[in-house]
Order: sequence, then structure tokens, then C-alpha cells
Amino acid sequence: MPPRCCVHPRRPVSRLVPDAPPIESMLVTPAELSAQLLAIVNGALERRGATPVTIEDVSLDRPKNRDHGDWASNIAMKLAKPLGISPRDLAAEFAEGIRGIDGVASVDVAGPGFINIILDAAAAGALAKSIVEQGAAFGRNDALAGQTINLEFVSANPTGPLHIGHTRWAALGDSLARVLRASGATLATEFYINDAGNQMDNFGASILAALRGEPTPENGYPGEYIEELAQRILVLRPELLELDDADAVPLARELGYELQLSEIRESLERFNVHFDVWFSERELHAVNEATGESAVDEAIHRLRKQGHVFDDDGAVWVRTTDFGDDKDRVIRRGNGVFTYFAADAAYYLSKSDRGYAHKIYLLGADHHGYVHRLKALAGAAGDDPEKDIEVLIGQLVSINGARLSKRAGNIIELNDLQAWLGVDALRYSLGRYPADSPLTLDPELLQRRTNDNPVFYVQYAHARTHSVARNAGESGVDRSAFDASLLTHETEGALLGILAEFPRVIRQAAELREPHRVARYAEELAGAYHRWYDNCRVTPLGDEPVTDLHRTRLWLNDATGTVLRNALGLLGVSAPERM
RNA sequence: GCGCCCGUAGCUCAGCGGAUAGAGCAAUUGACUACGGAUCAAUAGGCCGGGGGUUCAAAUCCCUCCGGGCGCACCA
Repeated sequence: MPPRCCVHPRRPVSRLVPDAPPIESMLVTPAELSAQLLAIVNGALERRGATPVTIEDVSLDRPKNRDHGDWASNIAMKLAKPLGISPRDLAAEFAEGIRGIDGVASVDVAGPGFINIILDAAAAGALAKSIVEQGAAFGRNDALAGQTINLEFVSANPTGPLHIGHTRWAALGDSLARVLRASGATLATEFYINDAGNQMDNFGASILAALRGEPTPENGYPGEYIEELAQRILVLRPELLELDDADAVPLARELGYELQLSEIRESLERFNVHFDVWFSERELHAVNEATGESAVDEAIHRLRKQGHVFDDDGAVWVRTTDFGDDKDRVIRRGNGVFTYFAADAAYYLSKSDRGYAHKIYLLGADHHGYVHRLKALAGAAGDDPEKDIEVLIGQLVSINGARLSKRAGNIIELNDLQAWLGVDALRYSLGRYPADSPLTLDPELLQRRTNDNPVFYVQYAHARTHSVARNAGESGVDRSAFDASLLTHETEGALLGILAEFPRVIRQAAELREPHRVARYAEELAGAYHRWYDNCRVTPLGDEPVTDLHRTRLWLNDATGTVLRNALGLLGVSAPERM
């Protein structure tokens, strides 16, 4: 392989064409290019009397190998067969049309029928200025405009601290929320507090036992944190030790609940995770004085009206098998007590009543057996289980292959993780993997707080854009001129191509519910920036004069900083200007 | 037994049906009298768990087997 040469194949076309439009209008975005390609394709289809295709069918990709151009399309190969033409001939026909698009430098047909497109340097480079001008808004899109979404995640029991599993959902859920909003969705994030049921009494009894120096009761909660809660409670209410169980358990329960919940909220706040709504399960059981009924009672009536509720063996059931569950589920037990499922039904309806047509649940893999039941709830409520509810299942985190459990004593808490790694590194290392990928962490590596986390690579790139800008300012390089046709170095073409993709990355992350794509993108962008930095100077060396090339590169530098900051922001990670 | 998820470099993991499968870490070797070396360049490392199928094209979709995780309550 010969050494890479610094001469870029692009030519500054705007200087060769006498009546070139102003540089501003030369900007070719991927969206515009797709739209024009669509018109060309449909024109060809129309001439043949074939049915037109939509923008979704016209794929325009950035090839992995840059020898294949700035953009590539496989549309000819997809359409050739039904039309009875060879893919290469069809591609050649499309290519002819694409050559007429403003800002396109050249078009080739390659391999079995790929169409490879190379943009003018000016058309690709105009993006740098546009990004700087858009600032924080660059990357936002309207793919999800008009959608009203309720996103529930974490929802940990208030009977203990958040552990690493919750931490993963917190990082992913919060980033997903940011990505959905950046794509135009109207969104509320919710934390469902399971503060009803036996577990709360077990929690209270555990605290009380710790206070009295007794062993943890059966079904109780072991752990040092119980001891700590007990000591804090004792300071608040020393008389607790004098009371009978009947009075002491509820008091210990309520005080412990309050302390534990506020600790959870503070942990999440420190973790840059914000919930719009903290929803208490108790509200669903509270009896409305006007009607004499609770939200749970009412929910059962409403489901019954839809025809999916029946009575059997003294209990009340929901026919969840109508919606793919493997057995029907009890919603009210024979002894008159509601199941957990009943509160879930009421909670689901509450979300609908509050105006959220679309509900997303982010659950751990240990709850995947619950998916059919939740879908059935949507169906039983008269909604569409395929559209109105979406349950995302995240795989669990393991440590060196060992399963985490309280019993094994290897539970790792969010607060410890934050202390070891720092918020940025922790959020990033949990946010850069898809939810359905099982994740194995090395506890020693976590505690070591090393710089091998990719977050530092990305943050350093951002800090470097600021350092370059500071130096540029001192050397008299400013943004008073911009000539995109000067951005001809191959690392500049690569950098611009990646910058152009940012809006699509956000959109894709939102539509696929995969916020980790933003992190992977940020790493790619940081790499392209570091390589550019090594090849292209923004400030002149020594006595060299400041030229428009330096000024234009400053725009590109600042554009990269903007996109890195925007990307890190979507991940809830800070973008430091110095490190 | 039934169901869901996952098997990709030594390790941790990316990879919307496209061209020569990638990154970080670990290993080896280079690069500052150049805007911050927390960087860059290069080398090495792969039957993408096995086998069938669909397709012009499969790590990706379908079937099957093997291996791992998780779940199968009138608990919460």
C-alpha cells in the first residue's frame, strides 16, 4: 500500500464556474441529496410506467471506504430486477441525473451497481459554517414531531439503594429521553415508586430489627444500608425503641421510605438523570371520597367494560391470553386483595388519561416475563398493543461473569460507582452499549479510574477544539472569512462527511430507541478530528501570514466542537473546555 | 419442559441486507525545536458458535442444533 497522499481528488468547482451560486446556497445536506435522488429515481420509474418509491426506499449511505465517494446508493440494485434491466444500466441512468445536481462533483457506477457520489469541496464544506450558526440546534430533527410519549425507567423499589443495573437503565433511559426530545417528541420521563404492598412492611421490619440488634426477619432486607438507615432514624425518633411492633413497624417503614427515596432522588440528580414525574403507587390505591373508589377499582371497571375481565374461583382475572400471554392473570385475589398487576393496570390508564398516547417501559431482563401482561393491559384497555405500548428489555450487568446478588454480597451501588469513576465516565461507559447487549464489567478497572475509557478520548477532542480556537484568536485568526472550497485535504473531507451525519444519527437513535449510537458516533467524530488536527493547522506557523484557509479551518474546528458538545449533551456527559 | 435475549480479534464490545467485518484496551514498532503526546502513524491478531435456507448480495433475515444469561405466582 503506497503512502497516503495529501492531494484530495475534489476540485474547488465554485471557482471554475463563472456563475456559481453564492457559497451559502451550495450547502448540500444528506436530506436534500436524498430528496433529489428520489425525484430522479421516480422520474425514471414514471417513464417506465412503474409505481414510484418513497424517500424510505432511497437509501443514501456514507461508504465505509472513502474511495467509494462521499455518498453511495444501492437503489439501482434494488429496483433492477422487477424492471427487468441490469442493475448497472439502471445505475448509469440514475448517475446521469445525479450529475446534474448542484454541488455534486462526480458520480460513478461501481461493482454490481452501486452509485458513488462525490461532492464539490465547496458544497461539502459549506456545512462547517452552517453548523456553527446553528449551534446547539444542529442535529435536532422532527422525525418524531407530534408524538406524545411517556417514558418510564429505573422505577426501583424505595427499599434500598440503586445498584449497577438501575444505573445502566438510568444512563440509557435518560439519554433516550434526550434523543427522543431532540427528534421532536413531546415527552415525559417517569419513575414509578413501588411504595405499596408487603415489601414495604418487610422493609420497616428490617429497619426495626436492625435498631433492636435482632437478625434480619424472614423476607426482610439485609445489608449495611439498613443499619445506616436505622441509625439515622433513631436520631430522628429515639422513642421508636419503646414502641410495640404494631406502631413501630409502620413508623420505621415510613421514615425509612422517606430517607431512602430522597437518597435515590439525590443519586439520580447527581447522575444528571432527571424525572419529570415521580409517581407513587399509593396514589392508585387511595380512595377518592367523591366516588368511594380507588384508581385501581376504577381500572378494573374500565377493563371489564372492554370485555377482557372475568371472575373465577373467587378471584378477578384479566384474559391476557387474548393478547399472547401464556396464561390469564389474576388482578384481584380471592381474599379481595389486589395484585401488583392491578396497580399496573391503573397506572397504565393513568398515563393514557394524562395524555400520553404512547408509553415506553424500560425494564430489566428479569422482568421480561411481564411483557405480555403489559401488552395485554394495553389491549384490554382498548388500545393497540402493537403501537401504543412498547416494552424495552435491557440485559443485566454482570461482574466478571459472576451474577450480582445481595446474597453474594457483590451488589455495587450507584453512589460507589460515581465515586470511583466520576459521573462522566460512568454515564459514558454504561451509555455506549445497546440495552440488549449483556455487559460484563471488571470491578478493578472500574475502581482504577483509568484514562482508557473512550469518554476521555471524546472529551479531549472537545477540549482540543477550544484550545485550538484560543490559539487561533491569539494568532489573529478569526472567522471573518469563509471559503469552503479551500477545505480540500482528505482529512477535511472525512471530517465533514461525519459532521453531516449527526442529524441522522440522532434520528436513528430515537427511532430505534438506541441512544448508544450517539456515543459511537462521538468516538468516530473525535477520531476524525484528531486526525485532521495532525494534518491541518488552524494557526499559521512562525511568520506565516494568516490566510483565508486558516480562517475557514477555524470554522471547521468550531463546527466540530459544537457537534461534540451536542453529542455529549445527549449522553448527559459534560464537554469540558480544558482538561 | 416452555418463552425472551445473547454467542464477532487475547479482553470489553460496535456493525439501519451491501463493496476488503471495525473500535477501545492489551502486544510490537515508529512520530514533537509544529495550535495540548489524554494525540497520531504502522504491525500483528477473525471458519462473525456449527449446519441448512432466502437473496444479485447474509455477521445481519428464516429454520435447526450447540453454548451462556434471564424468566415462567391469587410475590412485589
